[in-house]
Amino acid sequence: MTVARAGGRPPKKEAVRADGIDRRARLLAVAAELFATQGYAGTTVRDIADKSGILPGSIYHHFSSKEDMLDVILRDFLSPLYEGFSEIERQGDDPREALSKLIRVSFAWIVEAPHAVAVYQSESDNLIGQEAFEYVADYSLKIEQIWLRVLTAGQTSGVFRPDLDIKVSYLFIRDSIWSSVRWYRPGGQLTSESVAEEFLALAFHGLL
Amino acid sequence: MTVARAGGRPPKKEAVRADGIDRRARLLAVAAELFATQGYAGTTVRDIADKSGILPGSIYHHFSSKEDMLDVILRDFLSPLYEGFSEIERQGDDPREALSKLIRVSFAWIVEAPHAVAVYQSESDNLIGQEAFEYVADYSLKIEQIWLRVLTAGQTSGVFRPDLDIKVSYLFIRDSIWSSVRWYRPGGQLTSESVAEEFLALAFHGLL
Amino acid sequence: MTVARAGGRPPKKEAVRADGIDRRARLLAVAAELFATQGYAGTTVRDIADKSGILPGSIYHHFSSKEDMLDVILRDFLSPLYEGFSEIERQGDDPREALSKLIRVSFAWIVEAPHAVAVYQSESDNLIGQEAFEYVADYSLKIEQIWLRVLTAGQTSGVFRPDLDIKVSYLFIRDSIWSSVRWYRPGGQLTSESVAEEFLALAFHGLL
Amino acid sequence: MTVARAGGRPPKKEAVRADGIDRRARLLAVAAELFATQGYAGTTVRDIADKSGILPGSIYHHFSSKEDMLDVILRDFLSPLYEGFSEIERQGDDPREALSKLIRVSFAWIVEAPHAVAVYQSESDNLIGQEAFEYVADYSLKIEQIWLRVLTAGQTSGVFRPDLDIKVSYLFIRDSIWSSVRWYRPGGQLTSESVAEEFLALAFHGLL
DNA sequence: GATGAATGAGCGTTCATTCAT
DNA sequence: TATGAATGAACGCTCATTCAT
Repeated sequence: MTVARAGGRPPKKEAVRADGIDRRARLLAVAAELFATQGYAGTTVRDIADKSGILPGSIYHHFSSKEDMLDVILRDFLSPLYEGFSEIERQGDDPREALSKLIRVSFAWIVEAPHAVAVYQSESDNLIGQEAFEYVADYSLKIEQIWLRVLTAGQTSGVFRPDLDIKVSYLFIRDSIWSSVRWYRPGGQLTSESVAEEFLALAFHGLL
Repeated sequence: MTVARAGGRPPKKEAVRADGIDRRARLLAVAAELFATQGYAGTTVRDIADKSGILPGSIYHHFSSKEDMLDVILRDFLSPLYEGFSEIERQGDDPREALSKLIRVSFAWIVEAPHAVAVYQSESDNLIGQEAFEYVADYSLKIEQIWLRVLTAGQTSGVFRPDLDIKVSYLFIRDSIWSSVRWYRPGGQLTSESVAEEFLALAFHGLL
Repeated sequence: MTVARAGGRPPKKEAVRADGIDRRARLLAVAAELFATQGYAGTTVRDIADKSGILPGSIYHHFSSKEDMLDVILRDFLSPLYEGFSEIERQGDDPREALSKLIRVSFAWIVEAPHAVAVYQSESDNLIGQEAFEYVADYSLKIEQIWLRVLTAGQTSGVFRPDLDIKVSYLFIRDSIWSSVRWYRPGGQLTSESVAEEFLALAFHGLL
Repeated sequence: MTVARAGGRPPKKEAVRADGIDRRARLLAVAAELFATQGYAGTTVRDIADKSGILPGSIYHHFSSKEDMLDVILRDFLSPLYEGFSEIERQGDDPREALSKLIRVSFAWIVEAPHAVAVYQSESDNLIGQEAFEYVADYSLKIEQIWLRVLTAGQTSGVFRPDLDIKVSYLFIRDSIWSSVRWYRPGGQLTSESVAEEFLALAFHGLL
């Protein structure tokens, strides 16, 4: 792309493919942003095409359907998210450190892929029961199991308070973190890290 | 309705009006449920009509538009919600007690009007910038100010930890609570009160 | 209506019928005005009801349909219009005088029943071919025949110019007159009579 | 269209664009005809689509709304109409000749674009007050001013009778001419020119 | 007579998607 | 790949009309 092509030769296959990948990635980014801000049902294929500078029909050269775009957005988010959480668990830190890592990684994702996070948070409920999106619930469950194992270990080892309902605590913590995608804006006074630390302080020690 | 009508006399105007109010209320309940579960954009007027056993056109005798239904649902929720929070603040309890009350009342609303809560949570972002729904942001702000005053008072009086960012803490707490509408099911093992107590324990004392 | 009714007795049948006739007449007047200004297709039964201070359903106690209202408006206009023209022809004036009378009566109708004139002018074309409105074309034809007889007699007797196409002249004159309902406003500087005289001057002597 | 394409080559972009323009033009022609015969309010988008052999939704690839079609029809008619009248005034003929030209051009338009004329005549009253159609009244006014200037000049120079009210005479003449679109059928015994001459004779010299 | 809720057909319009070019 | 025209289903909504009260 930055290398001059001499003699007006037609673009190489390499370049074409790069363009194609770019176009596809750009379409996904636009779709994710619109799905995140207007909702999936509230976003039209024309919206995506307009914002991408192409015509609606052209989108179907890259994706088989609007639903397909949602599918790719969710897979591209959930797969590395799960892998990241798995990797943390595999590292075998003590529960307090493991939980801190899970939380910090979550906040990192909110900065890294805010639109995907927002789409996941807003739409995953609506997708329950749709065969093509079963994997969303599967990932959610496997992620939940990782967190629950860490929390349980912490309670067993006595580092977390014994009187808390682990499952309920997890749900409160999970929603607290992911919901912050709706109000956290990078570039403001709060860095992603400081939000994570703020949350850790609150979650570990409470208000009192 | 519970009083027997002697002699088979036709229902009085009272009864007719009750029917009308009932129908309207039933339509609102159906709409709220569908908006909550499928999203506002994902719900069609036909969906509401079908589930209510009438024809789509008949809805327009009771509401001027689909948007009007959303409007009524949100107003009917936000107005008493705000009033309830205001009343708590007016009672002048110490900050810890006041916050406990705010939290317990919030969880009570989730049981009382889960669909309205879910609609408020899911749709209020999309409504920003729509003149007809400015009041939603207004109420949200006024509610936020009540919570922030209580939290600030608690920090000033030394009962809440001084190192927390009040605004950020509020946002975490708020989202934690309202998001539970997505997973809490009354009638299960957890009563509404026990969820509130669980949350209070977590929020006040933390995991450690 | 102005006579006090003693003892709270219910209104007599006479009064009731008068009310009924009034209501019907008022509905017709409102309908005619709306049909004239918005067109028949562009006027809703609700428009008529709103402007009459009743509910749409109540109109059907007085008229069997919206079309029925149009029917009554046109009949109430066309029948006396035709009778008036017939009477003029029957008077046996010389053609110039007869034509003057036809023209003056036409302008009188525009003041007397401007809405009916406008409805007749705007809608009669659309009604061609509708069995229920055949009488409109019938009246139009019979009226045309009266005018043509007068014009032909005038040409035969030498008072009207021999080189004019009688039929075409009639159509020009007819449309000129009836169209003035769209711009003539009684109460302004021009009286109905002066418009008629202006037209007579133009039609009889021309611009030159 | 008249040039043979050798070798069965597929149509070039030129042809595609021509198709597009054709389709749009054909839709406009159909819409104008239906608006003229059934009225704008009395014509459905489905009517236009049916008569054009396409589906209702396809119309929206060419026009943004039904109202847009009316807008294009009126603009495409009024703009050249006004330009034609302007050009006549610019030629600086004596008033009698100028008026003759205005009248002859008007009748030519009735043959050239009868549907647009009929739509203009029937609907322009209903459009008053609609911001998007202000230009219709603007054009009408500017056209009226041209005619009034010619008539006034004729009266000043003594060629037109001094006792006529110029404005009223204009309105009678205008409506006479445009209304003929409702009855004049080209291809019959009367040519467009002969109708114009008939009208000129009547308007200039009168019946007597 | 009037009401108000309901009907069922149809309105203008939008949508995701297809496909010849 | 991109285009632009088309599709067919569905959308939110309006309409004339009905009818029990």
